[in-house]
Amino acid sequence: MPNALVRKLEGYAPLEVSDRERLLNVCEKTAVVEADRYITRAGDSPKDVVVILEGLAVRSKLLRDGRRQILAFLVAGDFCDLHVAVLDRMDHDILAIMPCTVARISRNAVQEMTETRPRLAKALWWCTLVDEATLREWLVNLGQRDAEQRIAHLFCELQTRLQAVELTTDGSFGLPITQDELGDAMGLSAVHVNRSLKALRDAGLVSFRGRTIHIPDIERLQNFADFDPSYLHLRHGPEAESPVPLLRQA
Amino acid sequence: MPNALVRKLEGYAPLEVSDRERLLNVCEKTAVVEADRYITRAGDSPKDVVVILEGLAVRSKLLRDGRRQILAFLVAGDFCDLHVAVLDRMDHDILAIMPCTVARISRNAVQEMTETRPRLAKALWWCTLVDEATLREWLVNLGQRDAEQRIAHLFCELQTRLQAVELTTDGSFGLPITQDELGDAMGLSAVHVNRSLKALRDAGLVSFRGRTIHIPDIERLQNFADFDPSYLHLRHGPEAESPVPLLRQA
DNA sequence: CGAGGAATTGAGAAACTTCAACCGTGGTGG
DNA sequence: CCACCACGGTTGAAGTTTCTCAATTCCTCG
Repeated sequence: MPNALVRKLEGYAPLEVSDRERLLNVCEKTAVVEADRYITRAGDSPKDVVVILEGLAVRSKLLRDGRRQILAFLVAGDFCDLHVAVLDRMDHDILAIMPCTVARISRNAVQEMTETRPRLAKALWWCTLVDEATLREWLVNLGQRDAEQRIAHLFCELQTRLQAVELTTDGSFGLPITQDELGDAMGLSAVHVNRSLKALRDAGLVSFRGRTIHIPDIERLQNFADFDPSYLHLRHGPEAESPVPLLRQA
Repeated sequence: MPNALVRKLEGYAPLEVSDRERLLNVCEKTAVVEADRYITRAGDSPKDVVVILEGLAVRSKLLRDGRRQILAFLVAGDFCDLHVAVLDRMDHDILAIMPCTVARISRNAVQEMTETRPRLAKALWWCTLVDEATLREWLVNLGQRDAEQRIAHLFCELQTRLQAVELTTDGSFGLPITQDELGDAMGLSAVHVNRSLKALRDAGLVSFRGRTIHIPDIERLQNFADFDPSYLHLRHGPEAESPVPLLRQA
């Protein structure tokens, strides 16, 4: 199975064969983190850069009173902390939601790659900037959209990102999270998440089989959620780069 | 008047004299952007990197239905788009809220600075990462806090950031924005912003004189808002007892 | 089969929005 | 110099969204 990181980076720009080999080489030594284990904690000063090769993790921040906000879902191919090389310490946690296969890349290796391989350097920059753009889009999501649109938007994002690393089949992908976790990501209570999911289901916008999500008509869901994939800056438009029609219905 | 960018970067790590001179040099050619004018538009591929030297601007994203989310307030010393060098085009707008003095630094100059001046390079990285950390904190803010805490948290952040560039006097700083704009930043309606401000005022947590904000007891407000300045990664704790050479006026 | 976690549902309360009216102020033109 | 206008702030009232609490069902796993 080809490496998710390679697939992701090639979704941004073509790599040279030697770049690809270097990446595979650097991802060779892997480890597995069990579900519900922290990959990194706030306050850590991680020595290595961690990449998720398989599984699902979240970036999250805990408040003093115990509430938490999930800031991002990390899927295969995603870096946990590419940046923190520069800052002193992590200001948030990385938590495995399901068992994750991760590779730890030493900072030296990262530095060597970025200094000697301009394409790779650019691709890594891309990752950082897409992470930031995604954060902005989440802010729009929490600030401006109601619960149903919010969740729909997340599903659109995940569908697009997982498709980029070839982890979707048809309009389906696995998302083994609880409604509680979904609530922590969307700034909603679990109960309200539940009701909103029901509404989305009843509207025929999404369906669930076990813990996999099926989107019967992606364009319709994107339209409902006002989802515009351009913030993910993928090279191949996910598919429909047609100008999307306006607004949503009830 | 010493350059806000220099002050800000020195809030992260000490610079060498020649670094400071280079920065001042590169900020020499300034321009003024009037209030309510865009500095950059979504879709642009700006050639230069823009720094705000004076004034107030916002990073914002417009939805198709006309609503908008303000993603960040940009104050003196802040970069508008340090990053976008790498990506193809802006995915959001930068809008001057009050008249802004800006410097446009060519990408070449940025590149030259980062390649030949490690301290400067690190300081610029720092800016990018703090921007990202701030975005994360905003996400927590919108996702987890109610209106009053949310606004209080923003005031704490601005107080801290403005203090870092010596733009506060006592617990006061100017913030010439409308309640409507504040609502767009906080994901709230202008009416609710108004009521929340009233509540904060009645609680004695903040007061307003014209368009300047006064925080009588910063620690109390921080406590109310659950504000922890560490995400801003300032070198000296925001509390001002550090040995900073004080050189400034109004 | 039983236990525990997760999903679902109902009901009442709280937070927030919308609409609409009104106030205050600063700027402009007569 | 004043009348008026426009815009932003303020307030009330009613409606909607979301939350909390609590009970119940469903599912998975041991």
